[in-house]
Amino acid sequence: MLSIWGILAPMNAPRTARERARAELTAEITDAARRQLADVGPTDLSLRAIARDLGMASSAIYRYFASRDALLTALIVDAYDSLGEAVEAAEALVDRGDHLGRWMTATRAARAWALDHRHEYSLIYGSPVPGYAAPTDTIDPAGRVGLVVAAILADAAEAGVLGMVAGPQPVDGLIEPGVVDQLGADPAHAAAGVQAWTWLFGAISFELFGHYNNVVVDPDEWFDDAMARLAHLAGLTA
Amino acid sequence: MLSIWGILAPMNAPRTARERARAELTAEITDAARRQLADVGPTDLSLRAIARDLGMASSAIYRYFASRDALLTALIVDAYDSLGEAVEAAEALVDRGDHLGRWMTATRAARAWALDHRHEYSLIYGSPVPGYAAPTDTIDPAGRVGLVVAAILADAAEAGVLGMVAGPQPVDGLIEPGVVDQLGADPAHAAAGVQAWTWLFGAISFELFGHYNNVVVDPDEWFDDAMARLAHLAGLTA
DNA sequence: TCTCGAACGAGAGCACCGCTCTCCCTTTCT
DNA sequence: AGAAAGGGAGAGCGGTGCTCTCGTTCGAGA
Repeated sequence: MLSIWGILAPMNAPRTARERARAELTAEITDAARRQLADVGPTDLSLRAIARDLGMASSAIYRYFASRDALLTALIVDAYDSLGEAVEAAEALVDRGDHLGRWMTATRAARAWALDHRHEYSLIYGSPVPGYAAPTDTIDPAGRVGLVVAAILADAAEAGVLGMVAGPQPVDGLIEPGVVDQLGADPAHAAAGVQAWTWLFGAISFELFGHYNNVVVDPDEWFDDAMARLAHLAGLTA
Repeated sequence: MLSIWGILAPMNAPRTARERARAELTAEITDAARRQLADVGPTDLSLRAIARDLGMASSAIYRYFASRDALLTALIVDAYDSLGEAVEAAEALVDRGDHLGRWMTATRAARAWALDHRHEYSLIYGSPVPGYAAPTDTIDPAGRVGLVVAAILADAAEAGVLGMVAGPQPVDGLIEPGVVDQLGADPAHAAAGVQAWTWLFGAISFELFGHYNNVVVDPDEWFDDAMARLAHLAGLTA
């Protein structure tokens, strides 16, 4: 039943001119915001400047976003998606059996994305924006990088190449059961995975926010070295 | 030569009434700022509100701080010192020979301080404030927690109870030589120490900024467990 | 096809912000 | 005592997020 009607007006897509214009303008606003975010940082992001950039009245923006925070939230979701996509795309190119290689590639991709999108990164992994009360919209996209890590660990476990967690074994019940399921591994490896995930973004944040100044010599080398050791911690050796 | 003159006007202290008043007012301003910071977050910290709180004209603040960023920088230094002091004080109470205990106590103190001073924490470990270009004043106080970690590792090394770094050995030259010296250990343990330090604040940030929501069951337990495993990574087992 | 309501853009305006400048008084130094 | 520096208050500038009102335009139902 793929009628011409269906093609001209596909389901779940804007049908009227007004709806199409609305969708386009919404995208244009977020685009302009992202563009502005490239050189000013979340705090200085100005609704009026975005409006000027688009040649419209600042009040008109409020037809599309209830507030500056709402716009920021949209950008946060986009940023999570952009980061997730970058990591997924890079990791997908690696031989499925090379679990350590997949881990290194995924983490390098995350760091590279962060360095290329500093302000977007600090939007999602810096301090939360003032009034922002972690809307549920962000929960899903936030998990994408975690899911990649999960898949790598799960595949390694299935292949039987997941070694013991290094050091004292994590006690059970630390990680939410649902997350453990997603990780497809035992609780100990789930904990190690979350620990690795924490360190990944901790290290990126430290580098981006300047805490490694006068401490780390070569950030590239440091990151790779630490990531390899971290993989070992999680039992990922091949 | 401790003359009455010297007692009335000790060296390096405000001598005139004007200088004393200046020092007091400067402190009052930072106090008011810190008070405001307790419930609004760095971005919303308002110079005018501070002035209102102190019953003075907003323009008068500029006699004491060149700009809002300058005030923020002062708060950053204070926050680093406050955190450093809290960690040092807690760690000092532990038996010097109990290196693992010192590590656990120090890291727990850091987390406790962060939970008690959320906005001050995000001021120093969240995304850098907009125009802020990490003034050199902040370098020294920022290292205090690192120095505590350093001392623990160095003492353990001296006592001969510092085990091997877990997993693949870090390559040399990752960490600035000066920092390695401070850590009083070999480059491998220095790298592991920096890695542990990174994870410490990465985990605190993740908890504070909400990234552990729906992932970690009990943050207290999680923190302790991970910290113990991390100590093992750095070779700290006793 | 016409009509009426919803969507929309523009503009003025409010309260707030950081910051500057000027004016005037007080304190300190010479 | 006089000059110079320090410090407070107030007005004001350009900016912000956000609201409200007022026309216009679009689109769906009669």
